[in-house]
Parts: sequence; structure tokens; C-alpha cells
Amino acid sequence: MSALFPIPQAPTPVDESRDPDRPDEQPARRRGPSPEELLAGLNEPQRAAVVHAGPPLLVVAGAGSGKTRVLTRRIAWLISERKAHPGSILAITFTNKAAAEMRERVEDLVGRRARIMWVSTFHSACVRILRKEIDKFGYKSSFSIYDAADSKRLMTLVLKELDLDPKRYQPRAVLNWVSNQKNELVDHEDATKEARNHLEETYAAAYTLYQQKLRAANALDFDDLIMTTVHLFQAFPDVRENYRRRFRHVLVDEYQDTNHAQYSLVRELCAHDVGRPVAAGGADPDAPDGDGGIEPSELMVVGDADQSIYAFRGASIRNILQFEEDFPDATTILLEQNYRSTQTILEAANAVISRNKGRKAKNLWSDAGEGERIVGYVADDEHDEARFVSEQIDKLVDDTAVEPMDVAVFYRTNAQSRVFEEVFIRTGQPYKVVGGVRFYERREVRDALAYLRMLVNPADEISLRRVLNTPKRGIGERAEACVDALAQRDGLTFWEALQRAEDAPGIATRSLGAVRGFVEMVQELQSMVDAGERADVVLEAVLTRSGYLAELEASDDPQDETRVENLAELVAVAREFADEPVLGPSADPADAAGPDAPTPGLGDFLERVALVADSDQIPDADESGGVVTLMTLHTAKGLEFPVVFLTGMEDGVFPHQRALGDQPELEEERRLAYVGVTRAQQRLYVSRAVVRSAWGAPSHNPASRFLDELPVDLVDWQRTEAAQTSWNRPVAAFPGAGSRGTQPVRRFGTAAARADADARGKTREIPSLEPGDRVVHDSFGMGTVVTMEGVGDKAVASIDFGSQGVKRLLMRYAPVEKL
DNA sequence: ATAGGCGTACTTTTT
DNA sequence: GTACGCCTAT
Repeated sequence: MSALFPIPQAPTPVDESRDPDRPDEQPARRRGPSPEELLAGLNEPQRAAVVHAGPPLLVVAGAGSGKTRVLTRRIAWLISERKAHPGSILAITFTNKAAAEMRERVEDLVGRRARIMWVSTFHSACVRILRKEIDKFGYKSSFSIYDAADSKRLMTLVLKELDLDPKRYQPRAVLNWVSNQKNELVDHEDATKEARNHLEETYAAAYTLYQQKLRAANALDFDDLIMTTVHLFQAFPDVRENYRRRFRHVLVDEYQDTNHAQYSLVRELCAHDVGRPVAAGGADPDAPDGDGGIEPSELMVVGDADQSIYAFRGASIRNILQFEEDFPDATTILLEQNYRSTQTILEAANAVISRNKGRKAKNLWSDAGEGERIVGYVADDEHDEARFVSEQIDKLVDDTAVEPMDVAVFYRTNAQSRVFEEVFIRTGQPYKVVGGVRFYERREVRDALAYLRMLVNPADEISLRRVLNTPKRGIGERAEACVDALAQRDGLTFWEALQRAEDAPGIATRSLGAVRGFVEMVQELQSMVDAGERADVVLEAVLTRSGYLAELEASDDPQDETRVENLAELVAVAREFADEPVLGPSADPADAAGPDAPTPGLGDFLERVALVADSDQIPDADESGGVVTLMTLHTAKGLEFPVVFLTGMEDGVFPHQRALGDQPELEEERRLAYVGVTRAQQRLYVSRAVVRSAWGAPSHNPASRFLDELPVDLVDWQRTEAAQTSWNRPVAAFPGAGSRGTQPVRRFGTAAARADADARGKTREIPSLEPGDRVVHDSFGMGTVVTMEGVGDKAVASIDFGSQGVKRLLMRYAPVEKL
């Protein structure tokens, strides 16, 4: 990554990316690296982790403690010292990018034979297994993978069909529930049985229909990929045995972010059945396992409970906290030396994370020296904040060795990126937003991919219907309903019904002609696919034959111009993919007997595209000379930057509104803050805005509690709230006006008062208010309480401040006093 | 059948 | 502020 900045005293004896005696072309001739080389530059616990053999190993790796290095060296060690066959290694990473990097670095150490290792995400690994085995469950190997948007579309259909009130049952909420079930390995039948109340019964009904529709479409959603693989192993022990025999070494990175399904998958693979709750028909620990008890695979997991930030999607820290219980003979190794950040940054991170209850204390230390103080800034509003960030970047680039590519700007939610983009565009600072409106979520890209998916898997009704009348070709709602009716009546798939549209009851002749034209086009395109045409060739044919490209080119909407460019980009991606050597994601040299053709086809392309993550698009050093990187805190995990801006540090923004008043969620936010702080190597900036416009209306947010948790003497506040809260300043502060105050000013007012109260160990008293009460607010002045909602910490008052308008304020934090 | 206008609801975070 | 969905007018 951006390692151009020298990190003080980081051990770099072996440069893994430029190994001089890299056994490039003739791996067999050349002796691999010596044991000394493989252990060079590692500290004691790191070495122990690399050479460990036998029982399951948990490596608790604090932020920046060199876990990637340990993982790659261990894999290299397994191959060259312990003579493990590369094909017997399964390494699970969090993103595809991390997987590619790891594979590359191992390859640099041990040569090309490393290529046949399985290094991938849980999802990719499962897809690869399922492509081979899923026919046992009655799916076809060409199954589609539905992403969040597809799933939502399908769920919307389901809810409509069940005639549920869309107000009470929102697709997102239901999907969320379904996702949780799947992450707990509860299939729709069990969910139905276990439903305890009306709400759960309804959800379960939706789950059932949703699952039936997925199956009919020969499709799986993200969560299915994992759950189905686990079910496969449970239902077919012989299949499981095959994979157990094959993967002698299993390594899992980011173990703190695994969910129950992923945990079960690991257990299935590592054959540690002892002590496991015996499921009905499950393995009996005393009986010989399957066909005679093979040695369990060696398992190593790496993680840091303090960096667990995905509980919201089912990850449970439980997996890492109870590793020793799950695997009774397990060994644990702690990596506590940090090679990334200055002491100042580490101290700040430790101070924040130490507020979390019930965590195992860790003693992360660094000998990197004190470094710069953290710089703090309180902005008038979000524009002012963005301007501050932009100015600081300019200053750093002018005055120090920092380059734009060394700088990252983090925020809590994607929506916050916009102001930064505006400022960077205005100042001409090149930038790259990672995530947000993702390339693969753009309408035109999704349309194109829907075409391709439908060609590969005609049962994929969601994709088929999406493109049926895109571009407009005279097949409207009515005609679609007629065909659907035919499909229902005769028990056909939608695609089969389309091919026999003349039998559809009540279809207009004009529509019929259009349908025939469509079917003909699709059949021709399908024959290209069947003939094994390259992905890019098929894609180009789709775009021209469908008239999609022509329609965009004929348009005078400037948006459509960029759409054409995006499609060109997609074609380029497909071309690059088709040009890749033998190794597509599912081509597997180790399965020499595999019946699948080894050349990457359209299906392989779709698979790769379905599983790309945001973090896979992080600019590489070479591709991006002077680009500042913008991303959410979540996508920042696993990365590091010399300079980090942590923005939007406001209660209600970060920590997120939803987490206020909920202890577990608040702790997850705090871990997110910890992740953010520990991304910084040299310099850290924290900023907040007094007024922030959140969807239309301006709102006044108090300082993030995480700011108060930073040790006071570590932060150099360049500007405080006091410096800009002049009396009765208009709410919509004019950006730039009066924002020159850069002398350090002592903090006072609300944040300091609260910090004081906290320091003295007592909570600030929450005034109990009733409608009609008169109050005074630190910055809004006099007001009258209109309504009260909620109690205790969650009490919210609507207060009329006259000319300043009516504000909704959280009483726990609002600086108001009853008069 | 389509296009364009207007109203509503949304915001965590992601494989 | 935006994106999507629903409605109406052609």
C-alpha cells in the first residue's frame, strides 16, 4: 500500500515485494528461501506463529502488528519448510484485493507454484465449491448470484405477492431478518417452525416465498453462498471428506468479523468435532469420523476483537473470544508490538478503546517515537470542515514530504463524501472516492450485467424482466402480465412462456411482435455464449444488438454520455478478464479431473463481478500519483496511511444516531473509531461541524463523545467551538466567514463542561422538561419547549427558538438550561 | 405505451 | 438533497 513514507524503525529486512532471488520461471530448479530468510525481521511472537505446528492457533493481532506479514510468511513456511502442497492450503481473507495481494506476496517468496493455493474470500471460496457440487441440491452449476439490489427487488415482489402492507413490512427490514436467519444457518423451514409471534410468522412466510423464487430463478443471494455450502457439507459427508482431505491447512484472516455460518464452515473443514454440540444425525465424537478419521486440518485464525465492526451483519466477536473453548487444545499468540503508528496515535487509540467494557485488555506499544500531536478543528458547518481538510492537505504537500496519495479522508456514512468532492473539484485536487455510488451499481452497468446473466441463466427472472423492456421496445406492463399469466397457468418459467407468447391470454398483437423480436435476439446471443465466445465479445454484441447503446448515444442528456463511457469501461474490464491467462477465479489446476472447461468464460466473468467489494477499488500506488483517497471508516479497515483525517466527529453522525443509547452498538462505533485512529501512521486530524445539513434541514450536533475520550494533551485544537459561536450567529453559517481563528483557544462551553463532569465521574444532570417550559440554549438562545419524546438518555425535546426555528434536541447532550 | 412531473422516504456500515 | 415510485397527460 502507500508505504512510501518511511515508518520510523519498522523492521524491513526482507522486502517481500522485491525479492532478488525470486525463483521466477523455473521454480523446481531453484531452492526456495532458507528458514532464516522466512523468519528474518520477525519478532518472537511473530516467529512462533509462523512456525507453529499442530493444534489450532489463534493469533490475536493488534492494529498494525504485522499480521499480514505473519500470514504470508507462515504460508511460505508451510510450503517450503513443511513441504505442504500449495493446493492443500486454503486462506480466507476479507476482500478480493487482500487475497490477490497475499497470493502475490507468497508467490514472491516461494515461486509460481503458490498460484494454486486457494486464497479468497469466504464468498468466493464457497462459490467455487458450489459450482462443482450444487447440482446435488438440484441447482444448476450456472446459478446466478444476487447482490443486495437484486435481493431487494425480489423481496419487493415477494411482499407484493403476499399482499403485505409495504409500510409495515419494508423489503429492507425483511431482508435484514432473513439475512440474520441465514447467518445463523436457519433455513426457511426451521424459521417457519420457530416463529413465535405474528411478526415472525409473516417474516418466515416471506422468507419461504423468497427462497422459492430464488430457487426457481436458479439463484443464490450472498448469505446463501455460505449457508448452502455448510448445508452441503452436512448433508453429504463424503463431499465434506473430500474437502477435508484436500485442505490440510486452513488460515482465516479477520476472524473477529466472521459470523456463525462462516464459523461453522471453518469447523466443517477442520474436522474438530470434539466438544461440538451434537446436532441431530451429527457426528458422534467416539465413532470413527466418516470413513476412518483423518487427521484434522491445521487451523490458524488471525483477528483482533477491538476491530470487530461488522456485528450489524451478523459477525460475532464470540467467535474470537471463545476460540479456546471452541477448540479445546488451541494455542493463543499475542502480537502487541505496533509497527505502524507514532506513540501519540497509539495512545489516543488505546484511550478510546479502553472505554469499552468487557474487553480483554491489550498492551499495544510502539517504539516509533512520539511524533506529531493530533490536530483538532471545530468547523462552522460541513463545508467549512471540508475546506479545512483541503487547506491542510495543501499545506502538508507544500511544507512537508507528504504527497496527496499519502492522505486519506474518513467519514461515517457515504453521504458525507459529497462536500469533500465539491471542495476538491473546486481546488483542483485529484481525489478518489472508494465505495459509495459503486461502479457495479450504476444503472447502465447493472442493465448490461442483467443481460449477460440472463443469457447464462435463463431461469434468472429478475434479470430477464429487468432487460425485457430495456431499452423500450414496446413490451409494457400489460404484455408482461399476460406472459406471466401464461407461465403461472402452464407451470412454465417466464423465459419459456416468453418463447410461446402467442399462447398468452389477451396479449396484444403489437406486443407479440415485440416479444418475438426480443426472443429472437436473446436466442442469437445465447448461441454466442454456447459457442464459448469471450465475455467482452458477448457484451459488445449485447449492447449493440439490444439497441441499448444506440439509445444512449442518441440521447442529448449529458448523463447518458457518462453512461456510454461506463459501458466502455465495463467492456474493457471484460476484455482484460478474457485476456487473463488460464487462471480465472474458478479455473482450478488442482482439479485436473474437473469436467469444467479451464478457459474463463462469461460465467466466470459474472462471478468475479458479483463478488467485488468496495475495498477492491482502492487506488494502487502506481495507478494514482497524486490522489487523495476518500472512504467510509468501514472500508478503511486493513489499510494504513501516513496522514488521516477523521471527519464528522459528532454525536449523531459518529457515533451514528442509531447507536446512541444502545450500549453494544455504541461499543461497535467505538471500535470503528479505534479502527479509524489506528489507520494513521504519522499524522491524525480530527474534525467536526457545529451545524450539519442532514437531508435538507440543518441540525446542530454536539461533539462526538469519542473526541472527549482523546487524552487532552495529545490534541492541538486549532479552532474550537468558542472561536466561532459568536452571539446569535445565523444558523446557516457562511462558509469562510470569520474562520481565520487559528490560535489555540482553551476549550470551554458544552464539550468541556461535559468532559469535566465525566472526569469527576458523575453524569451531567438531564433537565426534566415539559411542554411550555422556557429554556436557554448555549448557541440558540431563548426558546420554548413544544413537545417531549422518549425518556432518560433518549429524551428528545422539540424546542421553538423563535427566529432560529424549531429544533429537535437530544436532552442528554443538548446544552440547554431550564429557566 | 411512454414520458415527465410530483411526492415521499431515506441513511449506517458490506460480502 | 436525491432517488424512486406513483400518477397523469399525451
